[in-house]
Amino acid sequence: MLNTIIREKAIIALNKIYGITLSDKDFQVNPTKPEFEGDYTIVLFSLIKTLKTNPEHLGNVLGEELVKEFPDLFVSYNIIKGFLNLTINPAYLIRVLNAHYQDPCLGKAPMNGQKIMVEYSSPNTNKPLHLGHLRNNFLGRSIAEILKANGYDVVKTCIVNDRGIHICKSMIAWLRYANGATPESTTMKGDHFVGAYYVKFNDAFKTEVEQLTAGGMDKAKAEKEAPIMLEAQQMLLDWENGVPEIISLWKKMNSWVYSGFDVTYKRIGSDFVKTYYESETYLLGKETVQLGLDKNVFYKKDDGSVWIDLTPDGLDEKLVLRKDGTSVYITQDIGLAQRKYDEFGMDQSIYVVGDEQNYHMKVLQLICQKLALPYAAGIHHLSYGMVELPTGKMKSREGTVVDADDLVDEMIAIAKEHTQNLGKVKDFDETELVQLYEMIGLGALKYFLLRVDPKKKMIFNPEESIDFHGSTGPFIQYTHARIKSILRKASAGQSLSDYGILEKQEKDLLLLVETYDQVIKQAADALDPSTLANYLFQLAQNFNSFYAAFSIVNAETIEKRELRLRLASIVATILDSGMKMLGIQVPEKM
RNA sequence: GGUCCCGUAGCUCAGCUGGAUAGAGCGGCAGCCUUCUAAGCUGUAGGUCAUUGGUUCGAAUCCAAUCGGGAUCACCA
Repeated sequence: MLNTIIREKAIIALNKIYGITLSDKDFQVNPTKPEFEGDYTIVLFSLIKTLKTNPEHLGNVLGEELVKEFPDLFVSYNIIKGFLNLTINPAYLIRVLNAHYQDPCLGKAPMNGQKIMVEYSSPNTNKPLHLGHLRNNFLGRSIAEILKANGYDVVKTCIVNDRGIHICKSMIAWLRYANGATPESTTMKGDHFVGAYYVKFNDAFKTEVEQLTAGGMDKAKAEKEAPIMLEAQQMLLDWENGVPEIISLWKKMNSWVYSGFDVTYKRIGSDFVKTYYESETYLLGKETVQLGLDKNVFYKKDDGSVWIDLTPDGLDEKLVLRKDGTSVYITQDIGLAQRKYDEFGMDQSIYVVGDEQNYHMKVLQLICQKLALPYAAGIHHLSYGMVELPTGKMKSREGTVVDADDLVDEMIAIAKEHTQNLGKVKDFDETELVQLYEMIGLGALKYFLLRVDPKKKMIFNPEESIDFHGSTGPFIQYTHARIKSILRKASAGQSLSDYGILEKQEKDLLLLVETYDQVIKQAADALDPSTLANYLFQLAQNFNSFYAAFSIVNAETIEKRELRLRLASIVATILDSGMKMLGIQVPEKM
């Protein structure tokens, strides 16, 4: 916010001095480097050409004017080379502190009347969730919360891939090998149960292919003609034709998976306003295809298939309807986009989808644009990179997939062990302890996955696991608990008239606190929770340095004590609200 | 082959809408608990920002080429 204010004031000052109206793009305002005196720096180089002067002179004139005209903002300035360093008036920072130290809505923008949909998670019903899904879920949930804080009316949705050959594979394997076993009879979580049969299918398939190739068939042919694969393909046809036994088996196995997902979702904190199922949407989109033909955006080939030519946009020709009139992936997505718009009428729509689908998402956006659909411009792809293991990619066939439930369990177990070793929670009862372990374990996991720029692929090392020190969720949680501990002993609320001279650590903290709303806005604009995650770490780190350097409760004077209590209070508020936007709870004690 | 993304300390990552001597965390080394929670703090070592060229007052940041890694270009989803 100060950054914006400084730009505004500089524009006013320059207009007054030179009679030229500049925009905030004509010059830069940055935080001053620590080795120089000052808090914010105006970079003068870009201005000297238009203003026909030299940096030294410009700096003096501008600095003089700013300090003279806005004494409540600036107390002094200095010029080093082409940099005008401004020192912010502590009174300004104190005013911000006083206005917000008890403000639970700090940093949040008022409702802006815009509705925005965030679609994320998109699980398949043939296997349990894994580490990659966790990144997706945490990103989706977090960006939804960040958008809420920016004043959007957010609708969280999920599209479940509940049909297709992969589900049939689990079904075939269950029919062949289960002897009527169920999740109940085996006391397995439903999604894991079904996932186990998916694995069984692949094992059986592999064996059959080996037998066929041993008999002299070439591999490609064997993979097509393996009996179990033929069965699965037949089952998909039966499913599409609505054969009652198949539909009923499909419903039964999916219900097992959903009850498993429910447990996981509840644990990691997912709440969708609306869940779409592909079995209900896979036939959609044909009307839109007709619209595309009418508008000559699409064209029909002799065999009856429908295409769009995206070569002018640097892409390829893309099929949108098969020659037999059935939908493909993109057709469904076009149809689903229309349905979502019909149902919710949102202004924007964010798809949290892995970067392996960048091309697909680009095609979807282009098609919607060319059809001039009203929601076309509002489609955004929050693209994220894969989570890889030090050994490379996760592969279900090689058993190197990190299971979501296992990982969460493990994180909580580590949190428990760690907490018990520290022995600080003797006054907690059993329920509180369980809550605390979950909070810390999940906090570590969520923070770990959210602190990295979404678009980059990231490496997860299960051996070294996730640390509880340094740039981690527990570090921030701990800082919060520390502050709360102080505030239980002494709370802010006395009068604060003369705060004395601000110590460096105090001022640095205030300057950082002051940028919170800007951070939230940036995170939303860039669809990037990592911006917020890194800010919260920096804030916690700064607070800890301040905490180590000064006493709060036993401050030198009553005024200092009050100031520091308010400072601690506002930092706690930000840590709490910021972490919540990352989907992470923050404890009162730990 | 076309398109897109990535390459910064031993490891994991910030910084990238161009600004001053490139920052954190982990790990290493050396310190700090009779005072508000040591899941913390302080100090220290560690870099040819993949390479080369260009743009300019100034490049980790922008442009081009090259080298490395990845994704994608299905009448699969």
